Amino acid sequence: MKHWLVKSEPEAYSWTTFVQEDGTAWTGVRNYQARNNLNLMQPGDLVLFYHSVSEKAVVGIAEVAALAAPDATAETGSPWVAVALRPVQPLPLPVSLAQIKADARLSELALLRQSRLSVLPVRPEEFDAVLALGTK
DNA sequence: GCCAACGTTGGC
DNA sequence: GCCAACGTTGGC
Repeated sequence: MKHWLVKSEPEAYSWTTFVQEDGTAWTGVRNYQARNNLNLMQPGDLVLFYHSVSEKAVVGIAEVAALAAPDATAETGSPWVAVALRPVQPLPLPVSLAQIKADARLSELALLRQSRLSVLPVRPEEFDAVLALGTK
């Protein structure tokens, strides 16, 4: 199983909305590297849900519910894809970017290296470290 | 509000 | 094909 992190500005689409809707198609990704990551996702992969900009914290865990398929919000024939995500559980404690930066286990987290990429891979041990911080 | 990073666009 | 200009993202 692979692990991932997706970002969303909470003002645009929040974890709360995601839970209320019981999941969503993760549409709107318009970056090739992010798209390549979407294409690598398998149903059951676990995904950290990160609130960028105003909150800057991992707030919950989602899972991939369906393989990448053409993004319905993009033009027909475009290369853009979306996966279906559904909520698994909120983190009891949001894990802030500051905490992530302060943790030696997370020093190589892709989020820190490529802060602008919206769909990022996460190593299993990194996923576990974030989970530990969020449930302590 | 500013700025660094970085992707895209368009002129040459 | 190169690169300057420009737009967007996201942290500070």
